[in-house]
Amino acid sequence: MIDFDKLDKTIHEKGRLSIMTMLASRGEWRFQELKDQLKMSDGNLITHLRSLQKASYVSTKKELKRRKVTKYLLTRSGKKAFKEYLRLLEQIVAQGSS
Amino acid sequence: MIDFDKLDKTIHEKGRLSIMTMLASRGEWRFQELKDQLKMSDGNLITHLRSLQKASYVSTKKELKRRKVTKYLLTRSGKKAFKEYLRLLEQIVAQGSS
DNA sequence: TGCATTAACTTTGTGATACAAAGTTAATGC
DNA sequence: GCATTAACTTTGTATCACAAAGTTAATGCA
Repeated sequence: MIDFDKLDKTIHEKGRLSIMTMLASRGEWRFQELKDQLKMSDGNLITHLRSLQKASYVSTKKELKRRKVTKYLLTRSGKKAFKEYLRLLEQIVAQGSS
Repeated sequence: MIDFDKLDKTIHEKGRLSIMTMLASRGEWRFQELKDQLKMSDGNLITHLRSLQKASYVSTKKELKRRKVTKYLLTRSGKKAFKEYLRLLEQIVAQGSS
């Protein structure tokens, strides 16, 4: 039996899962890009980003070009946690379709 | 980009996902079996089962053998919804590990 | 210089829901 | 008849998603 308790709750929420998947598929994303792609409100997006940061899964790079810009990216442990999360998804897929 | 909005919320919750996975892997499970395997409280388990039933994903068979026994199983649309859910998980896994 | 605009927030409120604990019902077996 | 068990229901709490509106600080233009 799969140990569902190991499904990382921080990642498992739909909104954060979508953020993590985006960050995993490409290095850096700006706040606006994430917002546009995911069609989340500012408040919702920043809250999810904050909880991912709190878990040390996501870090930021601030740039001051023309406009203030914040880029978000996965940390090393964020990548690791996501990888482990995917590993469990694979198990679920494998078991579910048996 | 994966459409995360299509991730069925009824299934996506950890507790219910574990129930659905069990039911998908074997036809019928008794309340007690589910409870033992998943280590949920009565109240928690029945609540999740109720919301799965409300979504028409799960149905029951009542038996009156020695003791009152209720068996839970996936409905046709439950199987379909779960399959679709797994399909999306696969996409996430594929995209996430790229 | 000041006003509009934009990015990236923060604050606040609401509603949903996970979850546990304790109580209920109805059947069985001694 | 009394303890036990399965399968619930009820109730309360605490968490959390989410949206809406307000805030701050920087830029660009008139």
